[in-house]
Amino acid sequence: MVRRMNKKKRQEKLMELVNQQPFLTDEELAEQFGVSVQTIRLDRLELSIPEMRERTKALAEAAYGQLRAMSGQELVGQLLDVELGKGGSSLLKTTEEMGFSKTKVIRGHHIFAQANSLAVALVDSPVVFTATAEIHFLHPVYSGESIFCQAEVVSVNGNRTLVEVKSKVSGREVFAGRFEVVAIETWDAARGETGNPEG
Amino acid sequence: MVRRMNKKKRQEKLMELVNQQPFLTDEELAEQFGVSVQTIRLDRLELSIPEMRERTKALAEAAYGQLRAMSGQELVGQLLDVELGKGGSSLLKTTEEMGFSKTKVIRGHHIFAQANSLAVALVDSPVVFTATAEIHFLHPVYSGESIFCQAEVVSVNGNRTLVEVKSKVSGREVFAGRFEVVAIETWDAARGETGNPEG
DNA sequence: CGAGTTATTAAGACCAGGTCCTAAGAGGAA
DNA sequence: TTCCTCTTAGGACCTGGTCTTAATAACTCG
Repeated sequence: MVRRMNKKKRQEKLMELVNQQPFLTDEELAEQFGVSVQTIRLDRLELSIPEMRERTKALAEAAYGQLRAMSGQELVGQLLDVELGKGGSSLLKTTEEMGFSKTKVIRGHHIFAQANSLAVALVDSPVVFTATAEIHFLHPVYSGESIFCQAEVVSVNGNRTLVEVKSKVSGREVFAGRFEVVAIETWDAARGETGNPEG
Repeated sequence: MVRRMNKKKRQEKLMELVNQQPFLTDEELAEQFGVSVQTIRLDRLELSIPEMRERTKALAEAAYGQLRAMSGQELVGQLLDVELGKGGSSLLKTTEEMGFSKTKVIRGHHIFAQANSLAVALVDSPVVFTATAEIHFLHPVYSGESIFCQAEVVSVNGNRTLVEVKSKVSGREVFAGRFEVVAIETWDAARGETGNPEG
């Protein structure tokens, strides 16, 4: 940033940079563009870019809210027997609305959602999401039937947990899957590493 | 919080509350527990809970980094023809490593990943993720075959984009899916609504 | 060229939400 | 009662701003 940019160009670049690196302070931005902190602040005002801490908060809230909402709405089926980090099961009683009106076959989405919901529930963290999934729909399920879903934690690698899931209807396997669940690290986890002040 | 809690109990509750609501200030926490701000700060120090702004930043960075990493690693296949908000296609040349060693059948995970990758690529936002997916594996794919994947944006509802995806090998449909892609809102989007200072 | 306008810079008061330090008061146990 | 722990209060200082005033530099136009 040796040469001076005109205002319009600088503001375009500023918007790009802040989108890519939302955690930069005004001082850091000023250094990047070779202008004063005050100029950056005027630019931000004109472009309606919030301050660093507001940006951070907006991102955190959006991410936290979305992921929580996602986790919340992914709670499909009744959890029966959950042992964090090991395994568990859940039961989903299917209804007419879950199926195609003509064939009564349950939409795969619901079967997937139950399995995913259970997989996610096995990970002990407030904020988690499914990164990848390997899925096999083996037999159709008809509305009115109950899906019994079992999951087992296969491996844990850092903040990634691999969970194998099998869904059955009357003992017959209708779905099998493998979910990789990612936990977003929080300070709770960090506490575990720095030792427990009491106990 | 009318009655006073002993220190141990209060610290347990504090940890829980901060995990559930990471954006509360020390003052707000002090009000919740009926103690002084200073006491909350001492508690936080003992429990190694960072201050509100640090917590926010940690969440934002973790979420931002994880989601970006996830989006990055979900780029499977070569994007051929992407029109943001409308549709596009991609090509995945399968290899031996993607399949089961005995049958040469490609693992569903890779097919899913290509489709998901393309769906996500159609949404114009730096931070996106797939909230839900409805998936149908129709025919096996064998290693060495090339998967041609096409996607089309069906509808947009706020920050949620519904994308339909079809994958083919030599003209035969091998996979079909419906992905709901969620975009995490940023201030860039907010600028679009507040008007452009310079046209 | 000069006048007017825009852009940039600087300085200061004040804010929010802390960290760090010192010290006094309250409460409980031996 | 003494001793210890916990709680509270106050102050200095920090970071990263917002808001205001004002001076200077650069640019545009007649």
